[in-house]
This record gives sequence, C-alpha cells and structure tokens, in this order.
Amino acid sequence: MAQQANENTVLIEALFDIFRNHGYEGTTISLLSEGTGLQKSSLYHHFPAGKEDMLKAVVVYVSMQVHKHIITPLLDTQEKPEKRFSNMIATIKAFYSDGRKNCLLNVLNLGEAKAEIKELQNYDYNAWLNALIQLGKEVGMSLQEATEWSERFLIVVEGALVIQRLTGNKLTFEKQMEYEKNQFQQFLNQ
Amino acid sequence: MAQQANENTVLIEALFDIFRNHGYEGTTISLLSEGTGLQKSSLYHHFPAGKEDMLKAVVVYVSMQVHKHIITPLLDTQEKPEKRFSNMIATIKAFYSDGRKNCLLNVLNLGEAKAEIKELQNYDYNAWLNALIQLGKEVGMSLQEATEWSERFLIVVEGALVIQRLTGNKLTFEKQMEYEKNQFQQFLNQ
DNA sequence: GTCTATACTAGGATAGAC
DNA sequence: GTCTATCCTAGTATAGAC
Repeated sequence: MAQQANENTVLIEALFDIFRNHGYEGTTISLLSEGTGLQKSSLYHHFPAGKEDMLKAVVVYVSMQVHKHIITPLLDTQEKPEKRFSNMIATIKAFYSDGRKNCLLNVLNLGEAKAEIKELQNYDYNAWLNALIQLGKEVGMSLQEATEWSERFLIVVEGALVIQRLTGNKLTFEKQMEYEKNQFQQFLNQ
Repeated sequence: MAQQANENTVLIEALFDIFRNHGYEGTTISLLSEGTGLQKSSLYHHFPAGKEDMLKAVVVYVSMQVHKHIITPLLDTQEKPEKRFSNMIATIKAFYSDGRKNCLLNVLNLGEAKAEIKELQNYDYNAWLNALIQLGKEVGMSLQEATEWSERFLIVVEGALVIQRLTGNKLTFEKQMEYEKNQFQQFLNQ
C-alpha cells in the first residue's frame, strides 16, 4: 500500500481509468505509464510493490468515493427518500459515464483477484446493498421486499453495464436506471 | 480458425473452461496446456494462429451451442411458451453451472477483444434477444413490452453472474432465474 | 520525485524429432 | 498429432543519475 491517499488523486484517477478499461491482467505497466504520463520507474516510486499495489490504491480510493458519494447520501434521513434514490442514480450515471465505463467489481473479479482486494470489494458491495435495504424499509418495504429490490437493483446495474459494453448501445444503462426510478416512484405512490 | 469443429469437442470444452475463468488476457498458453493435458506445441498444431485462434474456436463453438440448445428451442412453436421459457432457464442454469461459471460475453469484453469475435458475440446476443422477443409477442406482449422484457432478462442474467461471482453466494443466480420464471407465469395468468 | 537504462522472467510462438 | 527444446518479445521490476 502507499501514500496518504489524499494527495495524488489525479494519479489514482488515471490508474483507475486504465484498470477499469483493461482489467487487472490486461493492464500493463506501460499502459499505466502512458495513462499517467509518468515513467514506469516513477510509478514504482509511488507504489513500491508494483502493479498489485497500484490496483489496491485504486480500489481503496474507489471505496472511499463510493462511501462518500453513494452510501452516505443514501442514508441521510434529512433528505426525502425519493430524492435520495434519484440522487444516487445521477451519481452512478456520472460514475459509469452513462454506462460507457466499466465497474471495477466486474472487471477485476476473475480468478486472479487477490484476497485482500476481493474482501474490500465485498465489503463495499454489502455496504451499498444495506444502504438500499435501509431505504427500502424506510419507505415501507418489508425486510424481504427491500432485500430483493436492492439485490435486483445492483444486479441490473452490473448487467446493464455488461450488455451496453457488448452491444455498444449507449442508452442501455440509462434506460434501466430510468426504469428503476419509475418503479421506485410507483412503489411510493401505492 | 481451425478444424472441423465437430471433432475435438472435448478439447474445445477444456479451452472454453479456461477462457471463461480467466478472460483473454488472464489465460496463458501454459494454463491452456495444463487444462487440456496437451503440450503447448500440440495446441499450436491444432490452432496455428495461436491463442486468438483458440479463443475464436471457443466462441464459434459456444455460438453453435447457444443456437442449438437455447435459441432454436425457444422458437419451436410446437412446444408451449411457458415450457419453452422454463426449459431455457434450465439450460442456462446448467450452462453457467448455477452461476458458478462466467459468461464469455462478459469476460472477454474488455478493450482488447478482437473485432471478429465481438461481432459474433453481438450476433448471438441479438439472436437470443430476438428469440425472446418473439416468445413475448407470442404470449401477447406488445413489441415494446416484449423488447423491454427480453433486454431486462438478459441484463439480469449477466448481472446475477457478476454479483454471484463477487459475493460467492451460490443462490444469487438461481433466485433471479426463479423470479423470472414466476414473472413470466404471472404474465400468462393475467 | 522524475528520469534513462537495464535486468529478469513469463508468456507467446516455432523447430524438428518421434 | 504429440513431444522436448528453444527462441523472442513484452511485461514486471530495479539501479542509479539528476
């Protein structure tokens, strides 16, 4: 692991962009060098343990972003549930560039993924899931209803990203998100 | 490209299993050698153009399987729609080993994927999608309804695979498939 | 903290015997 | 059609100057 994580945000964002596009195995130090504008050895200066270290820094960074911009706002009971949900949708649309960018959760999760990284990703997934369940209960869903709805939502997010990447249809992700917003709204209007 | 494709099914299945587990970049000739029990040079005998050739053979093989076991049965109007749908679910549960095995559509679709392969995958995706749309219309859905339902279904398949792989929850995929069956049944009962 | 240069290894591929 | 042996390049990582 490396650095204060509060500095060099720009660097980590550049690394992130490459990992999410190429996956772990597909990402080469040369690609990272190009993408960051730093020479290979400079990268090793920042991340002595190499590629895996770089990925770890990215995953930790993304984790913080997710908590800050997605999970915390979801749980903010000062805001109306409906608004919190649509805010979240807006946030993830930006995060995935309307479906044009992959999710690290998907891209990394091939055999090789290191245990520590997988654990953190699982933790984040559960935090997000639980925040959604919380929201669901708050608007009157039973625990089971809320759980199923939340799981389904995250499944659709990941699935829509996969399919959009496959077909190149730029509206796939957005359409699913609109659908989810409508469904949530309909539930509220019952 | 290589071979009659009708022979060496066993070989291709072995290659398939490795590619779907490791992705294209993560798959090494050594892994393929171990997985097939053949020495590297023997693999090159079968697939002179190397790794990409091996992948192509796998994708073509999978394409044939999908058409034979999924798409054709879906369109077989001799069978009742309800039965065709549940048969398809059973087939894909087996195909993905109840969610424990990845989908090539997802695993390959990182930047590097070669054009020819991507095209074939897209073609297969569309064939599957259209077969579902056909089925939907047959049971009384409007074109738009059928299209949305079909897209959603395939998105859920891919998403459930991603999430199950992430969390290790062996029931994720199965649960979604049961849900889809129920929804379809409910539509029929309307 | 960035660079040029270089070491080392693993991965992709080939030659040629059997 | 399979094997052993080998080649070559690309990928990871390090040394050391500035």
